[in-house]
Amino acid sequence: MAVRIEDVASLAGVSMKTVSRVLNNEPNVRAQTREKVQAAVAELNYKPHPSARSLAGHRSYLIALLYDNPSPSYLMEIQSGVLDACETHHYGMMLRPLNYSPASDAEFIHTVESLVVHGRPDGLILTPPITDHPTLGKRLAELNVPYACISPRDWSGCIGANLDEVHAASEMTAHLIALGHRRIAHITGHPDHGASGWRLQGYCDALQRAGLRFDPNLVVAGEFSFDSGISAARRLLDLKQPPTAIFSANDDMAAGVINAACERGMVVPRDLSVCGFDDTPMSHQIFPALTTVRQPAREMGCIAATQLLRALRNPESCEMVHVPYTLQLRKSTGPVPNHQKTP
Amino acid sequence: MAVRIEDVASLAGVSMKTVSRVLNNEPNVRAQTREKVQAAVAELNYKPHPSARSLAGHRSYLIALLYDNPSPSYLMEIQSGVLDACETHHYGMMLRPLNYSPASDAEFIHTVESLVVHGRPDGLILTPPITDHPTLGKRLAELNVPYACISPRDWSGCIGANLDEVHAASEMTAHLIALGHRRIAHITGHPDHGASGWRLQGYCDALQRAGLRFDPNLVVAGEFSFDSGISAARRLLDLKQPPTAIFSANDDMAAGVINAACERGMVVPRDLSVCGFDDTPMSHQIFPALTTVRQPAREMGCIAATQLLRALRNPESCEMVHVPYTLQLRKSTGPVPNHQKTP
DNA sequence: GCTCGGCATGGCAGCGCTGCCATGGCTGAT
DNA sequence: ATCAGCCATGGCAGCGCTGCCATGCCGAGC
Repeated sequence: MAVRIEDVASLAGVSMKTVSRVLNNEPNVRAQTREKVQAAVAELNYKPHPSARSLAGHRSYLIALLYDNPSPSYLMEIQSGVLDACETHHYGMMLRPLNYSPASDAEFIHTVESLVVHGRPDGLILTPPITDHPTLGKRLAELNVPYACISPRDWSGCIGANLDEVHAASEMTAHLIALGHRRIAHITGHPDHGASGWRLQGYCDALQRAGLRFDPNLVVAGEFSFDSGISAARRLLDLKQPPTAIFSANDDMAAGVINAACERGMVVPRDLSVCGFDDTPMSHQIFPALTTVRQPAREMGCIAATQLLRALRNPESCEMVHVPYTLQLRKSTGPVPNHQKTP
Repeated sequence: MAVRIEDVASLAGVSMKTVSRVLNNEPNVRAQTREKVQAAVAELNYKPHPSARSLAGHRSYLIALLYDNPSPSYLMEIQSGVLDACETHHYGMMLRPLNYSPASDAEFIHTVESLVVHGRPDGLILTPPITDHPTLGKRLAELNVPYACISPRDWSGCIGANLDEVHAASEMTAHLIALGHRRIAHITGHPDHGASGWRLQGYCDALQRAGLRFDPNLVVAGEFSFDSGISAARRLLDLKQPPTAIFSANDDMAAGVINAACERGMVVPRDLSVCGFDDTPMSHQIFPALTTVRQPAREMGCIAATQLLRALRNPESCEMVHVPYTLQLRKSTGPVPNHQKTP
């Protein structure tokens, strides 16, 4: 049952050490020898014993995914992507749910430190909002623990994957403007998330580009949750001059907006256009199907993990990779109501 | 940085071996010695090196979670529960996404076998629909690989966690009957899932108990997806005598039903009552909020993992644990429409 | 008193692999 | 011709633990 490196070595007619070199892509092996070894590995269907490798090699061949569950579907996508990358690089993934709070700073840092000491991952993948912790990055650099970030607020000197959320949000807002909307509201996300700022920024950019006045009454604070979307929408719809379109910083809040509109007997998009951000599975299961921005989360997970894994060998060659977003135009946005049209 | 068992031993004034015994809860250590060792462990904040343990102990201290993503939110819950149990037992969890298909039997079994050989998990946790594979259980027993199941179709001789879905479905149907509905439809789930059969069974039971005739036209096959819910609903609403309530075997399909109803200008629950099963996060984000059955998935994951971990030490003491469900009565079900009432 | 069995503890090899160093052959500069 | 320096490969200790066996002690039974 258990094939060992010794068996491969004797089949290939070389030493264990040479097999080890081939397996770890180390240099200084003749091409011909390399092939012989690879053939033997394939023939015996050999896979190195992870624990033995780890014990002798002083690393765990494990990377840890740190998260504070913002949304199960998003996380599942990221996780699948990371898993894909781990698979191809013969690494394992460990999952670390954390309670993120930039407030109880010391405690949070301590939790991460003990995770690093005891779980011994070779590197970390940080997901939002953990990416935006004020001091974690610095501390990890001090501890010499490599890490990659997904959608960090500030990506200078940081590897991983991100997406031009400012442009995406601005394009989404432009879509509403193109439909004739002039009173466009925005519900912001949780202030701890970098995404909240970018999406607001994109909204402002698009207004400015179209020559529309920014109206502070039309920007309401949410916190990414469904309930916060409902209450924000109620406030907006109660305005003397309510908006004709609401761009919500994520899908959950957009669902809240649609809910609040339905409560009042409004029909979306006839009476109100609504759009979100993230393209969660829920977004096309609600009625009407939600116009939103899709980010390729799985791909981002895979890219971040790949960058991290590469950084473990050669820290120089790594970078922050920008991935493209896609506008998903569905049924929740439409032309501005007739009676509301301004010349 | 790295505390080793040797350090603990010398601090406690005993041999490495004795420390090892204490750490692994082995018998034949004096209570006093045990305490001394535990104190030393605590003082040094010692955690054994997983790879070294694994290499010397001939086991991996890892359990594998096998799944074929039915729904990200369900899976995320299960996963969190398993992680909880692993945490308390000092085990690790590895994730194994699989492509389930009872058709390509040999290939599936082979995939699982190579996973067992190469990943070396000490045990497996099977989630639906993998739990219902016709031959996997037998094969695992032959290979002597312990496993626990979550909601298996057939739980004889199997450990893990499940829920009385037949009763839950019957109670849900009874709720509709109590609201005055007489023409109640059911959309079934994917035939590969045990859940589909149970939920249909519960539906039938409730009808019978209420003395209502079972009408085969009111049972339509779905496959748990949103789209299959839409098309099933369309077929039902096209009937000469359409149902006044639709019980869908899961939430995604129920969302499809609501969508199809909205398309036709129907108002839920005024014109049609709809209910689902699973209590996904989406279920209270759609309008109207969905009446559904909540299963404590996280708890089930935790219980299944705990049973498995216990089975690793003592296979005798383990069982299939039944967990309670809860009806979530929300806004999508209501009294039967007036003009439809039958005396 | 002596033996015997069981309990508490210790000693040590070795799990399967990699890091480090040694070795020997070959190339190219002198 | 000589030798420094590099490349391809091998040898072996040892990573941190646990399994197995040895040891010594104590109390019960004869």
